[in-house]
Amino acid sequence: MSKLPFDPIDEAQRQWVAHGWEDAAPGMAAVTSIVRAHQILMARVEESLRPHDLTFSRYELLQLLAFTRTGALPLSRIGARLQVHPASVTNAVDRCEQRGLVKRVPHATDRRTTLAEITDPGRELVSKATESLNREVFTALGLDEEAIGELTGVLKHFRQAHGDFS
Amino acid sequence: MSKLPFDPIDEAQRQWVAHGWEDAAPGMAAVTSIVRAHQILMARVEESLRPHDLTFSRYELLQLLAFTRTGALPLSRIGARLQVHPASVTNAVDRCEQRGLVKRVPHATDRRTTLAEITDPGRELVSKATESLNREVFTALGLDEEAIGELTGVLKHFRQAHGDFS
DNA sequence: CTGAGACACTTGGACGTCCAACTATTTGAC
DNA sequence: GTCAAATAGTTGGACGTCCAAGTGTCTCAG
Repeated sequence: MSKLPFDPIDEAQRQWVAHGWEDAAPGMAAVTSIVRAHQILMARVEESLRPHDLTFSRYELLQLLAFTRTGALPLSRIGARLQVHPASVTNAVDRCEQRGLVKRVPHATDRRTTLAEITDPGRELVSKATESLNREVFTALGLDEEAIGELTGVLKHFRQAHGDFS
Repeated sequence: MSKLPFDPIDEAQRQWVAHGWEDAAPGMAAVTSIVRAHQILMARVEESLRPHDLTFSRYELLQLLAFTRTGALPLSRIGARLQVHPASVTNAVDRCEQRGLVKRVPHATDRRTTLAEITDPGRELVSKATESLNREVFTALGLDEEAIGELTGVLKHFRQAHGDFS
């Protein structure tokens, strides 16, 4: 994790202004900041999940199912909820199913639909994984409560502006 | 782009609290918000770059080189600057080189090192691509100037806390 | 001046993501 | 009722990312 002697985003912003793009510079800086923060976070998350032999996308799948009343959801609804492509859902369910964390179940009335249902081993694993994430990532962001709230709030506006939810 | 009738992050936060993880709930919400914002942004960025037949990582490579005095950098410094694995740099340079946007040049004194140098077609392309991004993404975030500044500021603290720069 | 360790880059493999194309099923307009 | 259109899921291919392993080069301590 090589540390740079300066903030690359400040530097980029200077370049943007120097090229006459001052109107776009703040947006560029914000976008770049999100991309970089995402890189840092995902590295930490994957590191925290590695002992459980889980990736973040599989964790998200299991956690989503664990929070459901019946522990099962149609693949299409999983995709809608996690905002990923149907092919990605197929992939994640495949891999979790191979490890017995999830099983495919046919829909009662619609034969097009397949449900993914979390198993007991799946519940157990996701519970431990959540404990790791809570301890090593979510409560160790290096930001105070106020900054975290500000961040979540601004991003909520952003997500809403881009049709994430209504 | 299916829109959900509720904010999935609010929902997740409720679940976290209901499970007795209230201390981790704000961090979870912030992390999830960044992940979602990143998803949304990358989709828009890739869409904006598609007409130029560029991906974001190749764009980043070209833009970095274009901002250099000599238009060339050792691959290792590119990796340090963009914070990506050496193998990813090799990959991006390969693909840009195939399209004549960049060329590999041996280092003058250190024979271990290879420089990537942007070509004139590379400069031309990255210039047009930047124009697209400025117009379609960076100046169209759906946030006011103040919110953008807040976002960038909080994320700067976050990045610094995680050793992104000093 | 020699050899161990650091450094720079590449390769092959695993994974997640998307898209385009395809099959199967259901819905709805006529 | 029928048939076109919409919906659900899968498959194969492209891309970017990382890791582990391997080659070549340089540095520096002894």
